[in-house]
Amino acid sequence: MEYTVQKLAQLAGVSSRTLRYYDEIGILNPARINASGYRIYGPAEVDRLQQILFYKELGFRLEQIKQIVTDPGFDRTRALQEHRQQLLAERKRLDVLIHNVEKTIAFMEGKQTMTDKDKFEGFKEQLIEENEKKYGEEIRAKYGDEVVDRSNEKLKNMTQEQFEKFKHLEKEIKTTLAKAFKNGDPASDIAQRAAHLHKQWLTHCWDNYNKEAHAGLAQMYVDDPRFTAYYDEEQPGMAKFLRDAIHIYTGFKR
Amino acid sequence: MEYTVQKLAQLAGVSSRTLRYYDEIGILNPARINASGYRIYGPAEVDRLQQILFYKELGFRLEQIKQIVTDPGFDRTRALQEHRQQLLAERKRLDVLIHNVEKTIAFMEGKQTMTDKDKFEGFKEQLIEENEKKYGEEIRAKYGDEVVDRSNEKLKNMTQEQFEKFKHLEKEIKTTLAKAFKNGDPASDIAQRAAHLHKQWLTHCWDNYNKEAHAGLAQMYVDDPRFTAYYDEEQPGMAKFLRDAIHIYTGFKR
DNA sequence: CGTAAAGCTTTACGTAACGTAAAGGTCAAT
DNA sequence: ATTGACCTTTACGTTACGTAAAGCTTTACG
Repeated sequence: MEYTVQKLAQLAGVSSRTLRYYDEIGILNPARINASGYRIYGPAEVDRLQQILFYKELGFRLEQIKQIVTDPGFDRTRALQEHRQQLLAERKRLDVLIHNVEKTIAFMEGKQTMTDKDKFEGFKEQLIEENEKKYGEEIRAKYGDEVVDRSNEKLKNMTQEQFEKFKHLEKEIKTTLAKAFKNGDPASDIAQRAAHLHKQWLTHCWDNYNKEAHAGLAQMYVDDPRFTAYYDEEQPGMAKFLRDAIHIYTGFKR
Repeated sequence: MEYTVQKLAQLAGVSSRTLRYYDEIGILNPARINASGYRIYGPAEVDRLQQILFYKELGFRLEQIKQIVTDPGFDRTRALQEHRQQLLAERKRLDVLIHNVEKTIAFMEGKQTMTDKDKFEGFKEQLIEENEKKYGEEIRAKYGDEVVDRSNEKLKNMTQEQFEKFKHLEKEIKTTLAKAFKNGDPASDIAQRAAHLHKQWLTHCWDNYNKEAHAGLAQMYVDDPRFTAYYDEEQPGMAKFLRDAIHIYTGFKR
């Protein structure tokens, strides 16, 4: 059986360019060249191509394969052993690369969480600063420096998780309060739940919670316009409503 | 601090060609070009080169590195992750290659031992054939077909190890016999040891050894010129000497 | 039988990241 | 002024083909 380039290429699953290249580098010459200059391959060439492709699949370079398939006295087993060593060395190199890449990734992620932490610390400090600016004077006058400093200290020592819960509580209080405000009853279940949430929120700031102080704080929300503004932001009257709810919740009235 | 190509190259441990190439592909352009057309690098370029080399050591291609170092908004962590995936894929490919190479080696070594086995079988058959040609007629006449066929059968069934021991014994008999022949006494210890070795050798051919047959065989070594030739090869008179030794060893005389 | 499509040829550029020349200008020192 | 070290640009070689161009041959079809 005889084949032209294309036929042999299809038979072996390679491109015709590949066969011409193999002819060029002398690893697989056609059996003969016909009158029109076409390359004609015979069964011996098919066999040799099979061998070439076999060694190529094992990752050999063509120059090596050339020696293997042209010199019948070539020590194939030794070539395979050496090739194996090369592959092992290459894999070792890859392992080192992978290890280093992973170390770098870990390092960068470390940096990332570090900056995240920094950001988080920044948030807390910013919050404290804002609080001081907005309510500091009034609050310090009312509760004394120690209480306020302790509260700020507690905030600073919060973990990210605690801090997030804290901020989440703030939101929950506002939404719950808004819902409760609609039916207008500070003694309703939902208003009382808002008061309860507010208590939980407070424990994030206060070392020791007591109902009296809670009720006092609620009163201040109404007395001090800055606090009133915070709760009345969405709906006017909310600060008063919260105070009433908390007074019912605590059983104290001042 | 400013550097020319060579200086920066030495500083960073790369070749000046590399720096020119990096300039060419736009990954690291010099800070300025002086009046003579020399590339002049500044500290910023040193930093960038460090970065380039860092990513190069992780196995990145220059095109990738170019993006990483030129675009400050580039997601390095993602690039590293993707790079890691590529490296892992490459290692997997290598693992397959290594596995296939090892399978091929095992297969070839299997073939090798197979051909070794074939060779070995060939040796045995050759030996039997030679024996038949040299001594067949005489022996079959004397001992009968059955005995000879059984002997050949026994030889064919030998393992390689047994066969090698068998051939080794042949040599040992000859050398021991040669030594014994020097002092000329077939009753001497060493001559008797030769006779004993000969008995062992015989048991490789005979199903059941007996002293009478052994003595008879010894006599034949002298009677038949072909056997005589084998033992007299080194020293004339050796066949007779062996016969005498065996006759003493067995206590039989025919 | 003419023509178009398919197949063949050679030549040659592109790939990745430089190494290695060659030919020629510049700088510092002798 | 010369020499040697250093600089420049240009360009080829490396691997195993892919891709394209320009041109010839074979095959198929109307």
